[in-house]
Amino acid sequence: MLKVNRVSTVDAVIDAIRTQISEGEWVPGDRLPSEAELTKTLGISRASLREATRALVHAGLLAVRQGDGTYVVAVDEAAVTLSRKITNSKSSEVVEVRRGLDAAAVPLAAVRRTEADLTAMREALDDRNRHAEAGDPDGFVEADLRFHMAVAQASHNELLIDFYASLNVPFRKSLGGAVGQGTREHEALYRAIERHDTEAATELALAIVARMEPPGPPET
Amino acid sequence: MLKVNRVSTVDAVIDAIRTQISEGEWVPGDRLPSEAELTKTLGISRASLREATRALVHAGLLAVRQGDGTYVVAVDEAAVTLSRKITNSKSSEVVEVRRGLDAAAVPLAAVRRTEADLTAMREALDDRNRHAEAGDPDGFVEADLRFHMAVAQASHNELLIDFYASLNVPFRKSLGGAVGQGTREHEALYRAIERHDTEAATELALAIVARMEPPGPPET
DNA sequence: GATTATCAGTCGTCTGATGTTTGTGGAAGG
DNA sequence: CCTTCCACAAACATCAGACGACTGATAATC
Repeated sequence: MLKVNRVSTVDAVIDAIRTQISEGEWVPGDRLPSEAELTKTLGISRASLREATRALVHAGLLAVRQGDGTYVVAVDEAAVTLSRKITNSKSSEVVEVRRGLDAAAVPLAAVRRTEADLTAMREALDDRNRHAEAGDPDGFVEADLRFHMAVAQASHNELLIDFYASLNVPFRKSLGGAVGQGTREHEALYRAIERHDTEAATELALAIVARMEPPGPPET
Repeated sequence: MLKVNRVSTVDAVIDAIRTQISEGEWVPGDRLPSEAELTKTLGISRASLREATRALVHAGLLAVRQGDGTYVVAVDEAAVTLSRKITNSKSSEVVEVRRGLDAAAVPLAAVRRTEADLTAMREALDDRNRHAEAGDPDGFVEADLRFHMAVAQASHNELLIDFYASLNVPFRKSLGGAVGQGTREHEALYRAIERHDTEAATELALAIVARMEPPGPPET
C-alpha cells in the first residue's frame, strides 16, 4: 500500500524559508521578498505565507517591520532559544554551569586536540598576553574568551561546543576588568593540553574557573 | 516622549495562550476551545488566532489535528527545543556533557543541599537498592536517574537543573542493564553531600560517571 | 453483525478589502 | 544650496467570509 505523504502548505513554506536560510541563500540582515512577491512565486495565499513567517518570527529566525519588510536575523533556531533562556538566567548560575562544561571539555581536549586546535589556542593566548601588557581590558576579555572557546572546540563534542558557545555572551558580562590575571595558569593549561596531560589540565581548568566566582553561598 | 508599547494582536494572543499553559490552566493533553470559540472570546479574527497557534505549534507547545482540535503537548518551549537538539546528538556526546554537569552540580549540592533535598536523594537511593536486589533493570535505572536528578536539584541552580533534565531522557537510552553496580559509591556520595564534604563528593561523582563510558577515544 | 452513508464539528486554505506604518522623493521656504 | 514638511507608494496587520478536507460518531443498509 502506497503511503500518500501529504504535507500542509504552511509547513512546506516554513521548510522552504528555513532551508533558504540554513543553506546560506539568505543571510542575517537580508530582506525577504515582499509578501505579495512570495505568494506569487510560491503559489500560495497570503494567509498561509503569513502563518509560516509568523512561526519563524516566533522562533527568532525572522523579524518583521511593518511598512518596511521581513528580515533574516538568525540562522539556528536552537541557538536562539538557548541564548534566550540563558540570558534570562542569573549570571551566577551561568558561571557555575560554565565551570561544569569546562571541567568536561578540558580532559576531552587533552585527549583529542589536533594541531589546528593547538594553533587556535596559541593564537588566542598570544593575543591575551599582548592585550594584558597593553592594559586593554576589552581586547583582553575578548582574547580570553577566544582561548577558552578554542579549548572547548578541541573537545570535538558538538553538543558541548554549542552549549559552551551559548554561555559565552552572557558570561562576558560577568567578567570584571581583571586584566592580565591568571596568565601563568593559562599557559600551564595550554602546555598540559599540548602534551596530552589529562590530569594536570583538569586540575588547572578547575583552578582557573574557581577564581572567577565567590565561593558558592548556601543561598536559601 | 512616552513610549507606547504597542503589542501586535497576534503577539498578545500568543502570550495569552502561553500564559494559560505556563500557569497550568491548560495542561498537556488538554484540548483548546475551537477556533470559532476562541476568536469570539478573544475578540479577534480567525486569521490572527491561526497565526498565533501556528507559532506555538512550531515551538512545540501545541499540536493541531485537522477535523479534531488543538491540543497542548508541552509546557516549556526552551525544553522542547533543547531536547530536540539533544536527541539529535550522539549519545557519547550526551554522556560527556552530562559528566560535566555532574561535576558542577555535586559540589554545589554539597554546599546548598536542604533537608528536603536529602530526603529526595535518600528515597531514590532506597528505591535503587530495592530494585537492585530484586534484579529489576527498569526500576533500577529509573531510580538511579531519579537519584542523580535529585542531586542536580540540590545544586539549586535553575539553569543547570534544566540542562540536566533535558539530558536525562536521551541519557537513559545509553544506560546498559548493569543492575546493582556502584551501590557503594552512590551511598558514599550521598553521605558526602549530607555532611557538606565538597571534595569527597566531587571525587565520587567523577568516579561514578567515569565508569559509564569507555575511555574517550581520540576520534578524528 | 459488519459495512457503508451521512452529518456535525473542526481545522486548512483562499480571496478581497481596509487599516497602519515606514521610507522616500519632491515641493516649499530659507 | 540646504533644510523642513508633506503626500504617496510600498509593505505589513487585521478582518470577514467562503469553501474544502478531515475526524469521529451515528444512522442506514445489506
